[in-house]
Amino acid sequence: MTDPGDVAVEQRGAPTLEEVAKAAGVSRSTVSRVINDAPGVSRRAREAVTRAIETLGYVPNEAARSLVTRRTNSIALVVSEPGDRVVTDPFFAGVLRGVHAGLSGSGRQLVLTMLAEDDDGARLEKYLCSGHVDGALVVSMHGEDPLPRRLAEAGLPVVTGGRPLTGGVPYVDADNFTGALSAARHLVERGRRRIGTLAGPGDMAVGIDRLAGWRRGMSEAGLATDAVVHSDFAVEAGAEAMARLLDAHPDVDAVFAAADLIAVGALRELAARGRRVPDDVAVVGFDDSVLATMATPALTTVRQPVEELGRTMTWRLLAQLAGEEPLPPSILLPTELVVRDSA
Amino acid sequence: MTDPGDVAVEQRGAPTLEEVAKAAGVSRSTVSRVINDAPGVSRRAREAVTRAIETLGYVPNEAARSLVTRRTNSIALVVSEPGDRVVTDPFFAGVLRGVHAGLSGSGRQLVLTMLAEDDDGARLEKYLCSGHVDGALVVSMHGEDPLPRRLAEAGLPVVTGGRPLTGGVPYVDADNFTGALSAARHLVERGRRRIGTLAGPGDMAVGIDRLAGWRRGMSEAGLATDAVVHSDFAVEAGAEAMARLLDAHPDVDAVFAAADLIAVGALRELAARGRRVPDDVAVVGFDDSVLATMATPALTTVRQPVEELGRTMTWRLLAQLAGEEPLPPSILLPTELVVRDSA
DNA sequence: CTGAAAGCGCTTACAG
DNA sequence: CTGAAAGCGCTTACAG
Repeated sequence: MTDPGDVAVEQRGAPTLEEVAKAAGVSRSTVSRVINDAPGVSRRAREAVTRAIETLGYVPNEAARSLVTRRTNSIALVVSEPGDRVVTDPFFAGVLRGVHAGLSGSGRQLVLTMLAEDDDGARLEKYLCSGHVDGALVVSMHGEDPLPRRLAEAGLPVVTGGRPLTGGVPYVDADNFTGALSAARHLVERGRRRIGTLAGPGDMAVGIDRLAGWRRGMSEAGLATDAVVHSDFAVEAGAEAMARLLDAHPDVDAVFAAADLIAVGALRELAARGRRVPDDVAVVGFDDSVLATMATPALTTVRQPVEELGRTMTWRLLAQLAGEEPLPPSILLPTELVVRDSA
Repeated sequence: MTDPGDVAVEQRGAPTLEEVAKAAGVSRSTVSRVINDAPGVSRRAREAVTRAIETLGYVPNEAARSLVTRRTNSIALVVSEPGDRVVTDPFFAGVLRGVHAGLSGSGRQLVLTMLAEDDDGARLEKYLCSGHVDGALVVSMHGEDPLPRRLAEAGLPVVTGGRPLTGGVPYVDADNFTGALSAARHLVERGRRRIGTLAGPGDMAVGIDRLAGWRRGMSEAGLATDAVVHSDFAVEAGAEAMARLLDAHPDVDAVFAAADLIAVGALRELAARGRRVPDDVAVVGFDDSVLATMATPALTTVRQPVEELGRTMTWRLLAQLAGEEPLPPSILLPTELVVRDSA
């Protein structure tokens, strides 16, 4: 019969360093040195310890080790968003792939933490600050998330995926400004003169930066920047935004959407109104998600290197943990225009 | 200038329980009792401690706590497969959602561990056995993975997602046998008499169980069980397997594929050969993945409750950690036939 | 090259 | 209700 509440079965009788020392006929210090590959151990002693470890099946207790070394050899990937919504997001999947790739070979483990539905982030913050991890990678989808900054202020090394609106934290982001600019320029080059944009939410860095890039593209071509409608990152929202844009500016001959999801919604609305794409209205999206190729017509869009984002975030954090310097406070990853049929 | 190699910035000067005790004018024992909601603390003392904790911004050091309590309040989700391949797998995404949901409110954190490409599992095993986690959920995609059993033998509470071929470990699985049986019966009811199967790999439990279910369906209807071809879980492999099946048994009027991926490949091969689906050959898949609705014709398939799988695994593990009993060694989740156009 | 000793920050009987 | 003391399993100066 199991002792209720006993969660420590695996430790019951697990050999300690002390027992290894006894079995090998040496001191704890020597065993510790062998385990940590420290210099200054005779071959004879090293072999005896190795044999004892083998025989006893000894595995060092990480809690004890961590208590004195102050390091855990794990880092957190923090998804500052209720987890159930995020997991199926291809953006998140790409970042996770990149983080995993970036971590492999570093000897560090990944702790994935997501907000629970009932959590305001306090529990998460406490967990992260209580010494469970050596550093945190924060991917936060929404606006002014206080978490990254609070973690950083608590002294935890943090790197954010995407520019944090609050600032004060090193981040890695896709070059949304330049990406949007290249989309705008592409439309201009194709001879479009009345170009609108379905911008993302105004309280998100991606929304702000992509809008700024579009605006810049318009000004440098001497075009108007008044045809702006904001939209959430969703197909339905994109369709509605497109409707509003057309109502306000019936003469638009091109649209830059701040996300493929929005662009797909726009395509739907344009089709519903009998506007041909790209003949009547050219459409450019952003992300180069799977949606882009599945859309009809196939979407011209700006590719952002999602996996590379995860990989670079990880590199940046590991470099910081290793004390490397100088280290760039922020890193922008290049985007790339992918021309298909819609523009 | 940062001290190279110093990864412990966050601990520098972090207040300890001792300092809280001093500030509150009580002993460490009392502070500990307050933190752990233990009974037997005067209101006066409790308030003083709470205030001190607030003022100092005290967060308990988990390593120290874990060292004495032998619990970490985190559990591992072990993907016993190189991580880069798995992350985008919708099966994995579903399980992760379920695990997250199952964990929420339990106060436990999730540690996601995946095999690195260069890893044979030894490092992973060591990590899991060194006291980083209280228990492990193992999702292993391939054949006779020794990991779950080894972890269990090392005393770590383990629950596997999918029946492990090696046995000896509690698991949660979809009822693949009954699911395949229902697919077979459906084909029989539709009047099919020459029914083949594109079975999964013979060294995977899902392959074995779904083949067994189909076989049972054939025998109870007095039909032949000779039209069997094995296939990997991939579209291309499914197409090839279908070709082999047709070459060997040109008279088949129905096929049960052990996965939607295989079924989609089969559809492609049937189309290439000019066989109409379902008129000439009916097709049933397994999984009810997004592919099923996207296929032409839409795939009749067996739905397995992926998210529920993750949720149930988590429940089973938490129950075990809590010492609840009796606990079923294994749990099968019901599957459901989803009838669409292909059969 | 090796070991005795102190200490990391907690929890937990135990005594009062 | 409260505190002094032991101890969890390691690492790390320090002395030899």
